[in-house]
Amino acid sequence: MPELPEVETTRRGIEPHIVGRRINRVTIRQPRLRWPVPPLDKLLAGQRVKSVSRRAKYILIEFANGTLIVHLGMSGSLRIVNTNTPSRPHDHVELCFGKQCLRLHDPRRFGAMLWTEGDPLKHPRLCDLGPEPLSNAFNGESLYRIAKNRRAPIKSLIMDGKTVVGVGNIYATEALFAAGIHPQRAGNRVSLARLEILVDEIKKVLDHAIERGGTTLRDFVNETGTPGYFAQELMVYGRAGEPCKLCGNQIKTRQIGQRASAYCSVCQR
DNA sequence: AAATTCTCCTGAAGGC
DNA sequence: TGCCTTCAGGAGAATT
Repeated sequence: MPELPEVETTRRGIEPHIVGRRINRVTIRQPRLRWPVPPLDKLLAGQRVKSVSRRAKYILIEFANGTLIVHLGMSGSLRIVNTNTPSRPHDHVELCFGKQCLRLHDPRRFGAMLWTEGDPLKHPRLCDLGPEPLSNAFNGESLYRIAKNRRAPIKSLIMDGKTVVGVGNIYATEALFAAGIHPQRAGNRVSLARLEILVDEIKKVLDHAIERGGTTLRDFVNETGTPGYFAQELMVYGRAGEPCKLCGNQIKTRQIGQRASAYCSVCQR
């Protein structure tokens, strides 16, 4: 599932192929995504892409008359393909620029395409989001200010977009392991010093995955793509029942906030 | 206000 | 081999 590193890698991958280019056709095969897809064929006719940016896991494609906001949900992907490439099932929307198209493929349709004519950062979906995880605005003290008054599990807090954006289940799980913090520990029972370590580990794991994405997802033209992380690098995520790579104890799993959460009860307290 | 539960959807995995 | 059931998962919405 696309987490922030995959979204950033996607943004970097498509940007050079579409910035400055003019749309000559839009095809909507399936308008029923998370929310109905707006009439992009009319909105984008003849429009030129001004920029491709990102906020949280949203990709923002800017035009002179507004901004297309794209979210990949958990099974979505954007690819640059030749116009004559046959569409596959679940290729829901495509923006064509002459001989090339930007295609949204999303089997589970948890993704979204939204349109706004104002400042995209003021859009209802974006205006209440917390800080970017890799920015200085997200630090030990900012996390402490939130966590110190909350009894919810620390894992739920760091996965809450109002605390910090872009930390999905995989990276939350891995960062908590790296920081030695039990995912279910109440927010108000984690010291500032430990939160500083946690923030550090979150940034590290995201940075590393973006770096990976840059090398493994380099080609966005006619490529299937690989995720920004590798199964053999995961310390705990998806390893329930297997031995901890640090202490050998069996990795456990439980539901925290409706999400599978793997952890080592020896290494994480 | 905070915490919890529900919801969308389909591919993959497990059971028999 | 194949059919049927179960379930994960991002994040907004609804509910407690």
